[in-house]
Amino acid sequence: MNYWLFKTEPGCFSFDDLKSRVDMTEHWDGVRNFQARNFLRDSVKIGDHVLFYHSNIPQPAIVGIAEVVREGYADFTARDPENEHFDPKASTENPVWYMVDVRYLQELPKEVTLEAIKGNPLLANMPLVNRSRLSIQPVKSDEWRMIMAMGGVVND
DNA sequence: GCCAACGTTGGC
DNA sequence: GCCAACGTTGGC
Repeated sequence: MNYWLFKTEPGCFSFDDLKSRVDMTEHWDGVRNFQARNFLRDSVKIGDHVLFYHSNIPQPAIVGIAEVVREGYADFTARDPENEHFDPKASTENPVWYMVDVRYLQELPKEVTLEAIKGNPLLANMPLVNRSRLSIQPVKSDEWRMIMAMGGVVND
C-alpha cells in the first residue's frame, strides 16, 4: 500500500464534506497539473491511504485520512463546458485529465499543521515543505508514521 | 491582498 | 526547443 497527500481548499471541499457524504465516496476531480495527473492516472491504487490537507487557510494542516476506493479514470468535468475545470483538449478518446474516488476513513485526533511539519526535521523532505504547489504528493511510510504519531493516531 | 515559486503558453 | 510573458497556487 502506498501513501499520498491530497490538498484541498476547505472553502471548496473540506474533510467535513467528505465525512458527511451519505455514500462515503468523493470524486477527486479538477486536478489540472500534469505531475499530479500522472500520479492519479498511474500510481494511486485502491486501498492506498491519503492524508487530507487543508490549504489556503490561516493555519494549513493535515486534518484526516481517506482511502482510495477507485483508481484513475477519466475526469469527466474536463469535458463539461459548464464546469470551471473545463478543458477543450479533453475528449472521450483522450480524457487528458484523471481522477480517483476516495472515502472517509478517520479524522486525526489532533490536526498536524504545516508549521509543525516544517518544524520536524524528519519531514523536511516532504514535497509539502519545498514543493508546496504540488496538489497530489507521495508520502513515505516513515513520514506517514511520524504524522500519525503527531496527529495522535494510536493504531494505524 | 501581496508576492514568490513555478507551471504553462506561445512567439520566434 | 528556448525563453519571456503570463497565470495560478498557496503561505504569509
